[in-house]
Amino acid sequence: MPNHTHKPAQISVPLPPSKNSRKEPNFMSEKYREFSQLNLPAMEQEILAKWNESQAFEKSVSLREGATPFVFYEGPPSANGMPGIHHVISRTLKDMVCRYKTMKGFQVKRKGGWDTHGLPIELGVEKELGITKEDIGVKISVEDYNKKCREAVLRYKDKWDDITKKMGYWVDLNDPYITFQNSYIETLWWLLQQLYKKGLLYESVSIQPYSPAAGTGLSSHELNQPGTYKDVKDTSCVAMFKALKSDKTKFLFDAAGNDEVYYLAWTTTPWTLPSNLGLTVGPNIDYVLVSTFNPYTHLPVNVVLAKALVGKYFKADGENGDFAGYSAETKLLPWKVLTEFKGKDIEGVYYEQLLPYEANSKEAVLTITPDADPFKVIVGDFVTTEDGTGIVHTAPAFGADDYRVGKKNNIGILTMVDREGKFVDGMGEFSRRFVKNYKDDPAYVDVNIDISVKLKKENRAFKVEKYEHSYPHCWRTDKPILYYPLDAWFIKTTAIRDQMVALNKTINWKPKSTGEGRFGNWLENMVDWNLSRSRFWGTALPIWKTEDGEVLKCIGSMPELWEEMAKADAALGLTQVLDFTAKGLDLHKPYVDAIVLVSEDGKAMKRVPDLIDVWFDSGAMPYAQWGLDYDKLKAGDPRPFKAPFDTNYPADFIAEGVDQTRGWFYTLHAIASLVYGSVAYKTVVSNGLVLDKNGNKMSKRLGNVVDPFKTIETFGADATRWYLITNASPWDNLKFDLEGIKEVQRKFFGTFYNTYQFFALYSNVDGFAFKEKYIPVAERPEIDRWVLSTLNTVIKRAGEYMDDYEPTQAGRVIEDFVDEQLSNWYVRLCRRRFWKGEYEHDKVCAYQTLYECLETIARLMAPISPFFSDMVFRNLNAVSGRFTVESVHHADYPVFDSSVIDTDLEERMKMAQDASSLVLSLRKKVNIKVRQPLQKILIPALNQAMMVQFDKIADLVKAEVNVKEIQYLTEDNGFIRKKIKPNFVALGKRLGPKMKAAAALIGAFNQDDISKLEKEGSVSLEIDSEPLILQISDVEISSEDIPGWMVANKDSLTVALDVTVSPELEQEGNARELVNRIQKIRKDNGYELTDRILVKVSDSGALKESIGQFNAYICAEILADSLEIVSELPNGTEIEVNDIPLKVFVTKKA
RNA sequence: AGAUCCGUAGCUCAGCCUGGUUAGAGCACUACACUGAUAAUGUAGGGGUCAGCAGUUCAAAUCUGCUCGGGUCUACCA
Repeated sequence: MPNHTHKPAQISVPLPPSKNSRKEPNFMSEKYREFSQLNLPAMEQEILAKWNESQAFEKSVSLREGATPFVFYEGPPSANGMPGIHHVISRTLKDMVCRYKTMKGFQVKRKGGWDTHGLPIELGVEKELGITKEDIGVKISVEDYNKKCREAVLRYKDKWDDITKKMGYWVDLNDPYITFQNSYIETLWWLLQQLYKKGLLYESVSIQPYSPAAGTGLSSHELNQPGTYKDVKDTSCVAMFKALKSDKTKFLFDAAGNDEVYYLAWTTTPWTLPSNLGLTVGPNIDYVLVSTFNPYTHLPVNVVLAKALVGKYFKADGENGDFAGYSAETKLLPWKVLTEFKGKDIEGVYYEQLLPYEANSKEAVLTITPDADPFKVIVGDFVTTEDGTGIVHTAPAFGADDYRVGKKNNIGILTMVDREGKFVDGMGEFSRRFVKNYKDDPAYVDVNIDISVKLKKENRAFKVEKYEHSYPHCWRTDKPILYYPLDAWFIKTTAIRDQMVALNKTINWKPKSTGEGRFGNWLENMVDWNLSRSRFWGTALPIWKTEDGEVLKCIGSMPELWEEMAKADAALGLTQVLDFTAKGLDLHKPYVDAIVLVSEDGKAMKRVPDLIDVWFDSGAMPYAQWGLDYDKLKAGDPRPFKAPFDTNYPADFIAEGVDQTRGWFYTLHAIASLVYGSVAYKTVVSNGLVLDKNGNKMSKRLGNVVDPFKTIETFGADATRWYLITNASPWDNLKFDLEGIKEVQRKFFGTFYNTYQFFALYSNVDGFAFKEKYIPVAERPEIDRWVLSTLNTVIKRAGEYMDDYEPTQAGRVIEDFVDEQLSNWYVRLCRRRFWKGEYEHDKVCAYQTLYECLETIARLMAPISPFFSDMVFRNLNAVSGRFTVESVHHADYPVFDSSVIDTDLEERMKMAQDASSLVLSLRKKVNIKVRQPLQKILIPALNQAMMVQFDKIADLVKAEVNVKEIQYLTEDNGFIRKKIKPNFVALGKRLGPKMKAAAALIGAFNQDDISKLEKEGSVSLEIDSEPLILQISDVEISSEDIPGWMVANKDSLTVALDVTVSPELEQEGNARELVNRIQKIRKDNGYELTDRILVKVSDSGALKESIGQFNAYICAEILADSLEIVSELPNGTEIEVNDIPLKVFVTKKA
């Protein structure tokens, strides 16, 4: 966050330890709360109630009043559908970042919002009413229809509010922005007016997907409904366009011996051929003129096509074949290349129209586009040599590329097909025939075949075949769509493409590749934004036009509209309703359509009927969520939005799914760039999809959707959130598996819970409330210093990861600490410290250390799992009162203390862990249980430093693995045998190709060579008669196995274990075993931890000595006041100690 | 078709940026152990041609290219 070089508000530093004068907050309690079991969902309910009571969310914002804002924008969901699990992941991300930044001292306001316009809502209403688009305004009035839509948009708002609450998403839903509100729409109008004034809003014909069967244009959204693209077989045709001779084409005719020359062009839609007006070639593509025969008419022909595609039409064997002997029966077509040239060489040359009729004559073209210059060869960059012939048949009306290149080259436009999908009159035998079977006519004859046959007969087809490709179909009628020219309003985004690209480079994308790749490429290839939608429920385009289309007005606010209406009333003698809002009307259809304005010269103006793309709604939320400020507007403020806007723009952070890359991320970026030349957001996290556990997309159809309510009710929001965050990076697709949540619940929350329970249990016994002075870390035992060092390393790393928007890494660091370090090492090793001995220095150290770990972990994990962390924090703080704030979410994020981090200590503890694990594995191999003490282990000490390090943790290891002593093997005592291995990283860089020889040489070192190297620090060798000075750092030295010992090793650490059990050791083992049995009896009898007992044991020869010798030890362990051996014990419990049967009798001391 | 992400143990993922010689965790499975955190824990074991092919290199899970498979977005373009 380079932009935040400020001082965060410090409001929640721990209080100075114990002062009697301190006033205790009302949440204080005597004892740490203990639980009977871990029930996350129930616990969350409880915390939710607390949050609710104390307005915890509101407080988390108000407590940071005056701090630097961290600006977050909520992408508005549509409450028209049920929330799904994929919403939970992006909202977890959003919530986590906002909570984290709050804990970091920023003030993070989160205004919620609802997306309320658009096709999905309309389609839902249509379905509900059982009508289609055509019925609107006929069977139901537009007014009633829109009323229905308005009711439908917030249909599932309750469900959304519910999931928001239950998942712990803190967002302000009391005052959300709603896109259908007048003030919201008004702001959009103002923005559109800005664009209009800049000349960036224009009307034009565009080629759009159109469904003749349904008689309507289709939005890209509709085109992306599942199943719209189908593989179909269409008749494709390579047509022959006859070249006309001119100065520029003379070389072709010369090469062809003045015979006819044809340009070959391929199409999968022969019905577009009558609308052909040009042929597009690639300027730098190589073309050839080939002499051959027409395979249908067998007439000799000369054809032009891309050189790269010759092989597609001609067999290599036929090159320079037998022209003279060619007949209709000849299978192999002879051919030869006459000449070769570039596409640009024939730019602008004319050809003969392929299928001339009355309706598509040149005169007809000139009537539509008076100065058009059709039937010529033009160049275009989009031409490839992957399909077809490298020459593109260009019918501007039926393809977006065609339209663009056609317009640029002024070849006119012909639309020989009407909106029902049939040929217009004046098309000879094809007039009024449907270009595809739109009417389910069983007698339908494919007009594409007829056109192809006609071309074949006329020597104008070179190849006709079925071609399989995927083609879009209307999702409603299942009929193929066609691309058709329709009027539409556009935003000229292409005018500021460079700026948008440059601004994008300043945005921090997570992951980076989405910003550079998917989004970056999209910007590079951007086309103008088609705003028009011919629907009913949406933001109306605020443009009024005179009947003749000469004068236009773009309205930018409600006051402006009232003013213009008043003018019109005066000029035209109307009585329009001026104040909509007072009369309960709104800025939707049909009301806005009824408004008449007036031009300067007194002509009536009506609104153009278009609505705008809903994506404009959401992209404009940075401005429209606040609405227009009329005072600022009057004063001509370039940013006339209500107050919080100034400190809330642009956003520091937004997050949504990758599917929004070309959606919300784009429209936010486009509008900010267009209107203010600014970014709308500084950091954007695009999370991946949530798939089912098999990697399939979740869909209602497949029935594999995960119900977020059920998930949270069953496993808890925290476990779900933790799983979502730590399982995979947010931008990777997530294979959602409930088993994964269970694992998180057990492994992470279960472990943390156990650790807390352990702490609470003993603290409550000892009355630890952190009232003692904070013991300086340096004065605590090694293991305490170690766990605090590790904790601070974790704080450091977790914070860095969070700052870098890498929550997965942060979560894993925390998880690993809780499980591996805190629970399975610190607590395990320190258990005795909590229940043995008096309440003095060492015990207080242990309590303070464990307390600090728990409290810190709670704060570290709070952004990810807000409930459990708050529960732990509150329970700890209730007794200690270290924080004045009541919730973890009002506390500060932990800050690491580098003075506590001791890397040497962490390293040697790692060594202790490894050594213990090795010894335990050795014990396992020879089947000697840990309770049986063993005499010693041997550690080969490779050098003095290692010995010093190990010595400091020797006691820990001894206790952990139950051995009496550790002995080091050094060169001095002659036991150690070392082995040597080259350090490939260091040596490889220096030696390169000689590495292999060096490895062989080093491998051949004997003990003397190794000790010489160690003693002198380097030795000189010779490789390929070149000298090499081998440094000690160029090799890795470890110890070899020790003959006659049980040995295990890991990396450079080797451990040997003395497995002889002497009689003394065996007795001690027996004593320990007895302790274990009696402890079990204590527990079975249900004694309290602190109960004292009396023990009698039946006389057993085998154990007598052991009991005698270790009597004091045993009594201390089992809290017994006496341990007696008696000869008769009729009521005793029968037990076995290492296969020795005996009876014991345990009673509680009164 | 283009862009992009992904492919490592039965499953979920590290490691890849910055190449280095036994490829790691966790879950699951099996066996054993531990036992005043106990519906917890430890140890061990099996299980991998690191999707495939080719290249660069002394050395490739790691870098490059291609192929295959999966996801998403964009497009459907003759």
